[in-house]
Amino acid sequence: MEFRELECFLVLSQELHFARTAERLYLSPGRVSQLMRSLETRIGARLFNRTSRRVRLTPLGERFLADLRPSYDGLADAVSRAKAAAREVTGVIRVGFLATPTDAVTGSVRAFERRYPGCEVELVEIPLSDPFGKLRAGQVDIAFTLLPVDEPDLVTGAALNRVPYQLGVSVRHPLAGRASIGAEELASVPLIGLAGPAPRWWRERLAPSVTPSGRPIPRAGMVATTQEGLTQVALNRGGELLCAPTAAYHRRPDISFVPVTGLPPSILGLAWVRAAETAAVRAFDGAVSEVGMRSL
Amino acid sequence: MEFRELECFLVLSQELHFARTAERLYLSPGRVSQLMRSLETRIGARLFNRTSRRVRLTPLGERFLADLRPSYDGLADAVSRAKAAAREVTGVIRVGFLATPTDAVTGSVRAFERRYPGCEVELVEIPLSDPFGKLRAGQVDIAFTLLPVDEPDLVTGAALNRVPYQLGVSVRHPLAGRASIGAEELASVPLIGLAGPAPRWWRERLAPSVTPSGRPIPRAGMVATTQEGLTQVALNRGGELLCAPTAAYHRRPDISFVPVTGLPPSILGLAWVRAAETAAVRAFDGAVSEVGMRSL
DNA sequence: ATGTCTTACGGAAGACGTAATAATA
DNA sequence: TATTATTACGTCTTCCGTAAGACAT
Repeated sequence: MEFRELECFLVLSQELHFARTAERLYLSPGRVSQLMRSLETRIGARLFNRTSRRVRLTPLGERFLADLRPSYDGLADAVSRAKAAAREVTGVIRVGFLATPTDAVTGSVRAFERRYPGCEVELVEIPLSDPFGKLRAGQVDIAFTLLPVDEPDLVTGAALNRVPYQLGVSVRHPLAGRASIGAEELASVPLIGLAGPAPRWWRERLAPSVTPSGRPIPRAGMVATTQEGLTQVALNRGGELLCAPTAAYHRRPDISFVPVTGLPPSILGLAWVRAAETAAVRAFDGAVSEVGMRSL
Repeated sequence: MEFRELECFLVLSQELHFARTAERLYLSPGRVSQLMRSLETRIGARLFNRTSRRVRLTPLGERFLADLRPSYDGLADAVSRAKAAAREVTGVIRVGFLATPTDAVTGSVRAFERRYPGCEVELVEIPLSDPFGKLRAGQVDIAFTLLPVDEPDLVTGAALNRVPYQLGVSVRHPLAGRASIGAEELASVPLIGLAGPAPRWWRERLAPSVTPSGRPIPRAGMVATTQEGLTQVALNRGGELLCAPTAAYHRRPDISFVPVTGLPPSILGLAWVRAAETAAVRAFDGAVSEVGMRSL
């Protein structure tokens, strides 16, 4: 059963003219002739009575046409419907957020839900220590993360904000009262390290081991989550770098957050697995992108 | 819409295993992977969630499958039905006979009708002067003729008999009383010629212009049909060669038929247009062939 | 470590166009 | 004679297998 032949048969049975059929199918008349010959051989009988002047369906051709047409249309429709469904944004989209549901996150989700009422958002927390695991495991469809991300199997999308870092320290720490500190001063504060399967560059970005100019920063233990880290901070075991909105979210009396100058800003954005990109993922990125445009 | 991809999708959605799918389709697993990737790109979304250990349909894949299956089966069935119909022997077959409906012809038709009661035979006379015109014009589906026939667009089938020629002459002709005559003696009898669109070799076979050894045979006028020829014979304008059964059929008091020795026998057989071969034509040839086998 | 899906690459089948040919009205 | 279907032949796409790679269990 050769599809091209069937397609050609259906067109020729409408046109009853090889040249016009060829035109409609973007073929040469000779090719149409070949295809019909081939189909007739396959079927085992003539489907058209043709001279160089007239083309007519044989009785068998008539029956075959009537038999074939509905199924052919059904097939084409099934493919069209699947394409449409693939473009459709419905069902549930599972969105990962990085440790802390800041306003940027909740605002993005609200914007998406307003724009696509047919699609429900399921928010899933992603630990700092493993920012891409749930993406790759298919447990979330798209995730908020810190840009840039350079993993070959991931794509990054909209960037939502560019915000400064703050250093969380115990209120009893000498820096607790400062209005701000420079990045180079981090060399004097042991930072809480990040454990887990996150790639090296990710761990280095959240808890750098050197200042921008290269001075080593001491390390104070390893934690897997923001809450664990803050607990260590409250116990005055070290400092922890958080972006400003996250710091604001976690404000508490026993911790003081001091703005840090001289560090590249923290960029919140979206990432997803390239091979698992769906219409909903594209739509979420698109909706978030629009919000980001306005807020930047 | 690529057919191979759809076919592969349907099999893979049953097997949920690339290697087994490849086996069923006589393909390599790699090719199956390519095809599915291509289909998913075409649709715009994943149809299977797969790792190297597990293959499962996505929700979209499930819907696509349910949507596609009936139309695909319908298509396959339509082709099957057409193939079956092409093999079927029903309706009307138009059979041409050459000038004279001898017993070989009527016997063949009866044999075919007995064997294929669903197919009606319509007998059409074909003039000696144009043995292939009605075949080529599509006015008959198959025709009795004299073998061998060497026309590029025609096929020959069963040979029914091999019979000697007889020379029809007026009862007043000197040869009228003879028990038989040799082929060389034709040089002394003007033969009635054959007019019309028949090829040269055909006219030469029915009214040769030379004896087997090469002696010229005089010509006595031109006619288009057997009856016209016999009229000329009765008027003693010349002789006419007929095969024995035809001579017997046309026995009349004013004409004497004298067996001719030394000529290759007349062979009655079937011919049809190669491009217009149908199941009925094949069946007719087959049925006649069986009769011929018994009678030879 | 093994079974399974995916990717890269090269060879071969066949899809297609061009142009000459045959046939009809 | 003009129009149209068919055939022959060369080119080029793409189909497909092989084999190596990546990944999950």
